[in-house]
Amino acid sequence: MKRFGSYIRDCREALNKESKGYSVRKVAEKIGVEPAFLSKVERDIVPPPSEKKIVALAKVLDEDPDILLAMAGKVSTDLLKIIQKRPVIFADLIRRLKKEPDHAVLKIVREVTDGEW
Amino acid sequence: MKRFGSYIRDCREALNKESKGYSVRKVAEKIGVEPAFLSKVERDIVPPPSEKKIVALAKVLDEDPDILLAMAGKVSTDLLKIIQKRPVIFADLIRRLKKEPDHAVLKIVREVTDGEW
DNA sequence: CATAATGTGTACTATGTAGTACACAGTACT
DNA sequence: AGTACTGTGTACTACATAGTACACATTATG
Repeated sequence: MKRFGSYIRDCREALNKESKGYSVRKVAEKIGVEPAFLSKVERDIVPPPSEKKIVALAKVLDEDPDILLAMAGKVSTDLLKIIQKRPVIFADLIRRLKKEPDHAVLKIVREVTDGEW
Repeated sequence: MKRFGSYIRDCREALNKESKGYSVRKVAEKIGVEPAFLSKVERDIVPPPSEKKIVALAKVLDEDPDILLAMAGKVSTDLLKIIQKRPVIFADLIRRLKKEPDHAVLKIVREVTDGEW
C-alpha cells in the first residue's frame, strides 16, 4: 500500500498543476505547519502529522479525511468515541464484519439509512 | 462515568476478598509491571497503562478487555486495523449507528451472524 | 540581472507515554 | 518480637510525538 506522504504529495502536485497556489509553502500555511515540516511529511521522512493537521490537509486537498487518516495509521477520534460509548456491541459488530465483503457491509449501511427496523 | 483506576481497584479488591492472591504486588507481577506503578494506576494518579497491560489485566481480573480499554480512552488495535482497511465504509456505518439504540445494533449483529445475505 | 518563490537540510524543543527502581511505613502472621 | 507482606511516595528514565526555526541552494519571474 502507498505511504501517506507520497500520496499527499501526488495530490498536492496534481492540484498545483491545474490551478497554482498549491506549493509546499502555501499548503503548509493553510494547514498551519512549517513548510520544512510538510516537506518532510511528504517524503515520509517523518511520520504523518496529528489528526487535526491531517483533517485540515484533507480539506485543502479535497480528499476524504477518513482515508487520509487510515493511511496515517489512525482512526478519527469521533469514531473512537462512538465505539467507546458502547464498546462491547461495536467491537462485536466490527469483528464480525471483518470477513464480510464490501457489498454485505454496504447492505447494512443502506438498511440503517432506510430505517428498516 | 467511573475512572479506569478506581474501577480496576474495585475488581481486584473484590477478587482478593474471595480468594486471596490479588494484592497489588501479585497482580502487578502477573501483568508485568512494578507494584508502585499499578498502585498509581489504580488511584488514577497516572494515566491508564498500555493496551498490552490492560489486556493482560482484563485476563487476570476476568473482565472484558474492550470495556477496560474503553474506560482507558482506547480502542483495541485489532478493531482499528479492521476500520483502516476499509475506512470509508466502516466510518460511514459507525457514524450512522451512533444514534441507533442498542437493540437496533444488536439486530444487525444477529443478521450478520446468521448470514442472512 | 535582481528578487521572489520553491523545496529541503540541520538543529533544536516541548510534551506525552510508559513505565522502573528504591525506600519506607503500616499491618498481619507465628 | 521478628519476619513478611502490604500499599505507596519520590525520583528518575527512555522513547515517541509533534512539531519549530533558520539557513541554504535552486528555479522561476518581472
